[in-house]
Amino acid sequence: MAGLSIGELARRTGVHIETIRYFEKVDLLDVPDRTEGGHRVYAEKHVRALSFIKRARELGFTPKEIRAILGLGGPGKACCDEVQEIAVHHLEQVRSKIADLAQLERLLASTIERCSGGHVPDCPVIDMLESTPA
Amino acid sequence: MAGLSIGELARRTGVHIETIRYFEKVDLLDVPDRTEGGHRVYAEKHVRALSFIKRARELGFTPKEIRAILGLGGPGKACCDEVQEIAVHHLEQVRSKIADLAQLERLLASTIERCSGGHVPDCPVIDMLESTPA
DNA sequence: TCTGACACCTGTAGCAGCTACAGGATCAAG
DNA sequence: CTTGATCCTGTAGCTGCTACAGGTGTCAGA
Repeated sequence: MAGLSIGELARRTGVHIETIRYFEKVDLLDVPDRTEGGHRVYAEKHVRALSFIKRARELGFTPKEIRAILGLGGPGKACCDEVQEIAVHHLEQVRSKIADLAQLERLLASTIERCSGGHVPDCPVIDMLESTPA
Repeated sequence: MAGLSIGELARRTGVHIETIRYFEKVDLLDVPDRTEGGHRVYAEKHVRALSFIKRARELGFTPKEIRAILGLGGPGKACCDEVQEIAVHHLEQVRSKIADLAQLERLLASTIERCSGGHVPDCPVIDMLESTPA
């Protein structure tokens, strides 16, 4: 129980080996110990950190945001105003994206509805694409 | 009125010069005529096509989808079942993305709400990030 | 102890979809 | 004819990985 190889870490967390090495390179993941031969040896904290990173990525946090959160003490340490701030900012972006997509959804749906679907020279979809944005 | 330079086309459409050349390279935009010295000379059809491409990109159509639509005759030609099909497929993707984001929005919002905001060791945001996904 | 299979190492190149140079040629106005 | 803006090609950069190539390390069985 002296530590995990990169392959075991990958299997445990579901993160590709190359991606783990990439995270290390871009300073998202702490550098692990090495064997005499140079193989990486990971501890439990790496499993936690990597799971944290993975989860945050799934939730759409950018690497920059993740680094910011990790830099504030990382998982399991302390909650600060800054963590909340990042999350709030992220939430705002999510909401704005939802609004954009909802508008697009309405435009697309109403356009398609008007579509006859045959081989006619008048196409609402094409019209929509040719018209200038609102 | 013999044609536009790439710079004029860029100004008219609001698309960067480099991006115009890039669109040409990846076969989104027809190759234009050239002057004797090798400068590109664009016609009105390029203005229409480029505006079309720009608009479609703004609406979130992928280059692949745009190519597919343009390949079907392009703007101002004919509407086909295929155009509708592409639009419907795109709409489905938009809706699925909205659903994903809405779920994330709820999770983020409810998490942040529980946040005290102080320097306390218990942080709902961190907890959320550490917990395994649903 | 040796061997073979596997895991691991570094480094580099690729993907999309642009953007941004460098270094040189061309164009249009004065 | 000169000047300065514009244009040309080609290459490298960006993000967030992914996928090699070609070379070691590790470890179990014989």
